[in-house]
Amino acid sequence: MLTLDDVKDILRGKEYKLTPQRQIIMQAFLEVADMHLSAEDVHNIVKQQHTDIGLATVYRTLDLLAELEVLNRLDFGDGRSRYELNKAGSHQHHHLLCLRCGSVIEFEDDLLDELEMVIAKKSKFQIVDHQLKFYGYCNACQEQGSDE
Amino acid sequence: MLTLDDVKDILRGKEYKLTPQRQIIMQAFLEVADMHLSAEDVHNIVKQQHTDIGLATVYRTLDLLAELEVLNRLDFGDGRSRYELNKAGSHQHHHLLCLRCGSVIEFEDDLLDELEMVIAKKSKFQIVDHQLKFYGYCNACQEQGSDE
DNA sequence: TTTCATGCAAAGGTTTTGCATACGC
DNA sequence: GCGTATGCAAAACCTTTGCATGAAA
Repeated sequence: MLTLDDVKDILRGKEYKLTPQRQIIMQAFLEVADMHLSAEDVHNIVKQQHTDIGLATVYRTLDLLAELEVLNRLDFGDGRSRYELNKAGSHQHHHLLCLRCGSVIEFEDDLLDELEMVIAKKSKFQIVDHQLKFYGYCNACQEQGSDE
Repeated sequence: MLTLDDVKDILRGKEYKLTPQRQIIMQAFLEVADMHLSAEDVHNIVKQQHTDIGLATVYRTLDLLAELEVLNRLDFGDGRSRYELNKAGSHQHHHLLCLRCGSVIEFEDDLLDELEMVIAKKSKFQIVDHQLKFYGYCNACQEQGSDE
């Protein structure tokens, strides 16, 4: 599991400066590990500790951390980027998006490895990453019926 | 394969009007069937036949045609929506996005059906759609080596 | 003639950028 | 002290919306 010290080492190793803003932003992700935070979400969280942090700094930091593969950039199709911790060593996971309540459920899975190999062979495409989203109805929303 | 007449019937059947703008936009997709067009792409194409067509009309028509499932709305992560013909009856396909040259390759596949069933069973999520993108390097870019 | 669609321009929302200042190293 | 990072505001970008006009049915 990734710690704040790991991130500090990563930043130092690449000659990036370890600013309080970067630390606080990183902490936000470590404390709400399972969330999918937008830039605005992050800004709202970190403003509590560092009142005058700029939204632009949040955007720049999220870009940087995604570049360093500390965070994953996600796109749930709601017009803004979202970010999650890139838990090194964990299994790959996909996202189930409920079309009714908007909840996002994570689903652990390795079955895509097989599909990647099939594609690589058939299409000669060298795959380095993928993103898979399922749209449907979560358990709770199915039970509520289709009205309302 | 979908024709312009099919689309006309679909529009009439739902009490939508068959305007020249809607026809011309639809024609653009029928003539460049394998492309993934953004709203601006479509606007540039249709302006040639109908010089004063507004960009807002293009957006509204693309929304409508996606709603009617005549088009699929795609998101390649480049900050704009893209659209393709929804070829009824064809196999589902996914997109391979080259990280170097930006080309988009389509890949036909049924293997995801199995994965959907596994997920439905494990998570009790009722899946109605999915989107799968692979990022990597296309054959041509692999051959060019990793420099430049 | 009634209703819906269009074009234009303005507004909306997210993200990026320019620049002077501040700060990590 | 040097060079990068920050905050602020403005700009950029895609998309949506309001409204008067125009056209389909």
